[in-house]
Amino acid sequence: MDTPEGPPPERLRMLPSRLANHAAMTANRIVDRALAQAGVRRYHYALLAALEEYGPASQAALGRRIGIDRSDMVATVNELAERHVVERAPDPEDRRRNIVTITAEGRSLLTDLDRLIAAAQDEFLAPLPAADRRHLIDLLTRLAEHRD
Amino acid sequence: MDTPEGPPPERLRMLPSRLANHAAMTANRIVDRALAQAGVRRYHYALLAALEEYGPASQAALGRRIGIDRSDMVATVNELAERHVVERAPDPEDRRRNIVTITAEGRSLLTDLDRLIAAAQDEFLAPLPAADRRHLIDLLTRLAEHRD
DNA sequence: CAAAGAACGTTGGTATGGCCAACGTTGGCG
DNA sequence: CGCCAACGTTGGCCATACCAACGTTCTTTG
Repeated sequence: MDTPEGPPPERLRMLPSRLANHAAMTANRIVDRALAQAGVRRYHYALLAALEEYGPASQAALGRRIGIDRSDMVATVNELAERHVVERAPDPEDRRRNIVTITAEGRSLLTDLDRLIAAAQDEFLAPLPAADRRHLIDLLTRLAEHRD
Repeated sequence: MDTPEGPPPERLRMLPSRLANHAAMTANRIVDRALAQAGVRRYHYALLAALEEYGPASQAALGRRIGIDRSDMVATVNELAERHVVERAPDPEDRRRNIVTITAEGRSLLTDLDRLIAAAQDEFLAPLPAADRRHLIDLLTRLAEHRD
């Protein structure tokens, strides 16, 4: 994109929806760059985190848990399996399912990713002092919860 | 996407970057639905708002102003010109440029869009009491400003 | 003043993310 | 048994965001 030429219109600048988008885009840029240091994308982190927290599960169950489509889950598991951070095995009790399991190597990777993610969050919130960071998180959390 | 099956992993749920994304996605859904009532998308609103605020300008200048690529601007102006809410005319003083001007009909549409957008913002922030809305806007604004 | 470079609008293409449809396989249930 | 649902997989679609190239027109500079 070209370099900006003056500020965006006043009408747009102050819109809460625009502010939320700006924050999200900033956060995504920072988080994606952090995860890229470990060669993964957001889907990979989400999948590893879900496996660590809830244990082995089928692809479909994992997808519902973290909001990934079944079709996209195939590629995500493929990529993680190639790196030997997860294992995909048919479920003997239900041969429709693949049980996905995190490996020791996967847990090690997840530890690294946790650190990268934490640093990214700090970078994202860096412009705000600690008290305001907490307040922002609280407000966004309430916004999210009162929606569902 | 399938219906969720339990909450997302704890690691993810509380991440500021995730909260910002959730807020932005909610806001986009609400705003897009509101604008769709008038048959426009966000690009159209941004372009009309820029024209109203800064007056006629070339496509490239408008694009730099609101962050739209030159190539995407072509389609955006096409669509608005078909609805007769903007006019595209060659610049007599620089025949490389097209000068885009908002029409009376365009100003009328923009007034409607302003109302729709305002209602969408209210809906977006509805879960929060007024004081918290102001606080959230303030925090997000500071986050955006201290970045640039 | 001529030549080189930059800006413009336009076309066409690429990459990405999210989503949907269809299929064969397998399991649940009447 | 017969039907329907869930699963994994493939393949595709659509929207957004970019980028590259081109011919035209202006600007700069040698």
